[in-house]
Amino acid sequence: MPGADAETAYLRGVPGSPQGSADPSDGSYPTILYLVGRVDRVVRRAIQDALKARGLSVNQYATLSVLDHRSGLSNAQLARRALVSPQSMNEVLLGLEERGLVRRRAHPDHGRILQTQLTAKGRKVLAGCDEQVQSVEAAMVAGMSAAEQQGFRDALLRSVRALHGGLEAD
Amino acid sequence: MPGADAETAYLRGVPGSPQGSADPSDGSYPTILYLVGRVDRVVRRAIQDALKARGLSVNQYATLSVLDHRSGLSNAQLARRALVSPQSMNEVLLGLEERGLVRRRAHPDHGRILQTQLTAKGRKVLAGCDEQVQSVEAAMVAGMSAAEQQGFRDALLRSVRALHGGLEAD
DNA sequence: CCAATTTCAGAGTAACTGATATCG
DNA sequence: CCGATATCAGTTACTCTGAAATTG
Repeated sequence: MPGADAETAYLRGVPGSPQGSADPSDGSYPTILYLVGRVDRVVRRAIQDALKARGLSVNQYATLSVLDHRSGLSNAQLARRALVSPQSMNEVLLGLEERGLVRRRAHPDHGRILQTQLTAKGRKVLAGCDEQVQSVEAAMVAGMSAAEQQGFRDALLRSVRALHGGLEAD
Repeated sequence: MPGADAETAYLRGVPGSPQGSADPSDGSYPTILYLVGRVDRVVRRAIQDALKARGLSVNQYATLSVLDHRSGLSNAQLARRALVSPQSMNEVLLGLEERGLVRRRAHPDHGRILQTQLTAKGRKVLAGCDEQVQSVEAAMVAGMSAAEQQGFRDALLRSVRALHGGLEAD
């Protein structure tokens, strides 16, 4: 297979100024943008497989995880945090509510708003998922020192802030 | 806005109460896995907006970009690279072919395989998109030193390799 | 016969926009 | 009336599984 060597070659950042089209960047092809997308795909797949046994989607798990740290958020708030439409988030919450993992109650001072909280069952399921997911993260950063991991985290955090106002908007 | 404070008051949700559930991890909530997903969402949104005027989806752009560096890949090869099914990639290629951005021709030594190449028009469109997309990357890493950017890139690359056992041999 | 590739057909998921109703 | 929220309805986009045909 003649393709194998060439494939890994440019992934390391072959200098070669390929194809007539103006080489945009500095010559190292896999741009950070490209790598972010690729890592996300691999991560999502890994999490999806780890969560398959418990019947939770990646979005459902992520929502449970957010609620565990910020209980009482409304559907609209959760949607903004996840950068999805309120309708999409509402679907996720309906699925979680059906399974008894979250509970939604009217805000005491604002009848229209529904505050979402984890149920005991939700916390229990989440704890089990966290174990699985953290093993994925552990595998991903296994070869990195503590300092490298912190640098990685910082870079990701700064990337979000640079492109999007901030992480804790709402 | 009179009463702005009152309005935003409930938006902050339940005040303190760091949730009864003991934080399972070390306390730094946004895990790297979580941040990767968040950065990807922000990036995809930014790229999507940047490409909207040219009528290309993120997947279509990514595929064009790969083909620019590795001309002549087959549909199956592209699918493995992008971690999607051959059917999904075929749809992307059909869209690109309809718009005259790529051309598919039978492999000289293997009649069944269709090799995909960028057309002149495809290269032109891609070049325009690259400009837009690179401005997104530039904005994202604006506050990082060259060394930090390289460290970021390395961390992403190592993450893919750790979880996926290397980048697609094909 | 077997393995890889391509592609047609159908299904499912997830996201969106639009519209409606409620509440402050 | 306006702004924010929630939600019903319809639609689009994406990805998958299954199956069939072709080629080496």
